[in-house]
Amino acid sequence: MKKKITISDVAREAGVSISTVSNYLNGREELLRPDTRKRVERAISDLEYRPNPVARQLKTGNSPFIGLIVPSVANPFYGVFAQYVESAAAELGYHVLLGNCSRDPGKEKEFAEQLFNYGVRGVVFGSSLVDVSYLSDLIKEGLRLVTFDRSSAQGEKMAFDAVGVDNWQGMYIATRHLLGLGHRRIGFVSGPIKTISRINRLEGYKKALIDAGIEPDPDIIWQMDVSAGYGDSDAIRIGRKATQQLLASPNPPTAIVAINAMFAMGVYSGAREMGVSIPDELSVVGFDDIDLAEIVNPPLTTIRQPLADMASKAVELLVNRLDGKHDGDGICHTFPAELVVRHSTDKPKAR
Amino acid sequence: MKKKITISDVAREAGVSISTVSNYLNGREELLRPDTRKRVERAISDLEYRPNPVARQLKTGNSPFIGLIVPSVANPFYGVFAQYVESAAAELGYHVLLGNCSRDPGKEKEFAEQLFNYGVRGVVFGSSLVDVSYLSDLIKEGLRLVTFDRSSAQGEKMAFDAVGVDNWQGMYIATRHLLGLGHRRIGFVSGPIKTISRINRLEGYKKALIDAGIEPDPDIIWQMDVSAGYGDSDAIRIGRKATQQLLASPNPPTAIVAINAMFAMGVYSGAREMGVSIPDELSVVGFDDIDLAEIVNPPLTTIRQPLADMASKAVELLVNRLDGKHDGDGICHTFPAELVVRHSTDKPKAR
DNA sequence: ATGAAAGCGCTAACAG
DNA sequence: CTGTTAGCGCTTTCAT
Repeated sequence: MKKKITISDVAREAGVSISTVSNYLNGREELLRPDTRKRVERAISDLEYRPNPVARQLKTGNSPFIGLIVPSVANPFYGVFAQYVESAAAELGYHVLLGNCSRDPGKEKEFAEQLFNYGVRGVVFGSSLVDVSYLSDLIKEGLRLVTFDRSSAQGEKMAFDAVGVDNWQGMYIATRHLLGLGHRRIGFVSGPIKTISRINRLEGYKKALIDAGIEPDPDIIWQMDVSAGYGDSDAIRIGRKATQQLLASPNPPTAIVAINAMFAMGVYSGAREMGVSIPDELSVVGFDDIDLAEIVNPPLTTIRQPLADMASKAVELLVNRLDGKHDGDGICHTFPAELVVRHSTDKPKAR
Repeated sequence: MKKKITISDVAREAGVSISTVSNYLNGREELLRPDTRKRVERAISDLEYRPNPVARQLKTGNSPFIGLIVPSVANPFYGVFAQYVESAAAELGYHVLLGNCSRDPGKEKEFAEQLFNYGVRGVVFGSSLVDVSYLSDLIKEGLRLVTFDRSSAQGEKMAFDAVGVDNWQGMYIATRHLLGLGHRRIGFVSGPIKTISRINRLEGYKKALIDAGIEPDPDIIWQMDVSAGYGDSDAIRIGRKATQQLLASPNPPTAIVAINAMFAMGVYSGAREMGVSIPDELSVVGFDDIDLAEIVNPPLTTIRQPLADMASKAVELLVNRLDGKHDGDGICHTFPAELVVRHSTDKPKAR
């Protein structure tokens, strides 16, 4: 276990002073005479010197890390997102510190605090509760953040940037797709609608219905009652139950739009147990085009978000803030959603 | 943006010296007279003081982080694993730094180096290439590591611990299950068999066959040729292609065991395209009981690994090393695999 | 029981 | 161009 070598070892080896080495290290190479530089370079590589980032951070206050808060990487949607964020950050010289916070504001705050404490100045906030005011203290102290999948609320004055897909439009075209196929009775299946993105999705669905002259029927808009918790692992179970109830009702829907792909899987499961076949007897469309959507039987018609682009934009906005390149009001980037038609949707069967 | 408050602010506020506060902070409270302690406590909470972990680390060399290297959290298997590691680590007071390294030794080494550089002394190695010698330099310098899903190779002397499931036994019972159902011609579908875990799985499969008096037939042991790359995202595609070829062969298998759940999904997909139904015309069993296995149609019969237990054991072993509680040869913990029978396996259809 | 002082490894004025 | 120096915030002997 060889001793850690430091900047002064390098200086000694190269026969220069510490600050000369430091200058070299910090891109002020022009300051060095060519031969001095050569010597420094040789010393560094001979000694296999690696600057200690901890010492550097203590001195400068700059951290090479940004934080990323997601509900759970066990959910592949966020796993994929995390990966995109990671590579976007890497390109800009940052590492990402990942925190799974289960959409729990307490955990999120605690994690953000720890990060801040550790010198991290920026975090990508991949959850989407309506209210992020519980973070305002940290923002005041200098934490920069950008939210993902949380478009701004009405007239809200934001001190942070946001990226997101156009949830409203996504659900609108999803519903229109079903309408276009001839469906008139279209159910909606969701967990608790507590996030702005979900609110917008519901609105898009309703508007499409209304535009088609159909009055949204609360009886077939199924949203889990709040008490049941937030877990994504529950999504399938809830979706299944919702579907069974919907299908067993007096006037069942011929199609269902699900708040996301996991719920869509729940719908599949519920339909299967009720013996109704997709898409012959029930059409379903999901949201979030995760790999799973393509694999299942039948492959799921769904709304796709340009995740990779969204991730790089999020990181870009954040880093701009960190670099002081942008300091004004929050800017909000909305990406278009896209309908991917596969085999879970078809014309309603004549009865 | 209020100024960061430091230990000396607290000392001043409490009217004591810096070292007294430090003593308090580091659990040497017995050294403080009760009233002094009270004053320090008050000062800390009044000022909302939080020690700066960077400074602390610079001084002590101890990092509150451990690393976790996985192929990709976009793969839900590793996403779930990462989550378990995270909570196990949290319980022991560590945070985890996650790196997606795509099973690329170069990336893995680079990431490990960066971590080490940053003062991280331990990493959980959730990939499983046969050869980890490219990390031996770091180990020599003091990096501790524990591997996941990489049982030791023959007689290998390890300087690190390992946890893993009994891959051999898992595939053995999976194959026996099929055999017990009456299958005699059982195919094997896998990507490149470059990892110890995969080698063991293949061996378990072969042994079960041999024990049943069947000679393994290379014609139906399908493993992707090496040149095609490592991506997990390719698993489905490869599995699909393999299945199509297998099914189109002169003497097709009546059952397939897949190297993991993703490949099993590929098998599903291939079978569907060939119009052969599961389990009526083809039985399939997978490995890794990810959520997906339960969702798909039909639900997948598969081998389950006790992931949560494995994750905590991995962290425990690592932390013991870090704390110097264990310093001998590598110890290798193998967990039993369990067969979960669902609906993708059935008796072979009489022809 | 408490305090003074010496760094951990590095950066950034400032002087020369 | 290069070197001296004063910290960043904290821990840890070593005195007192």
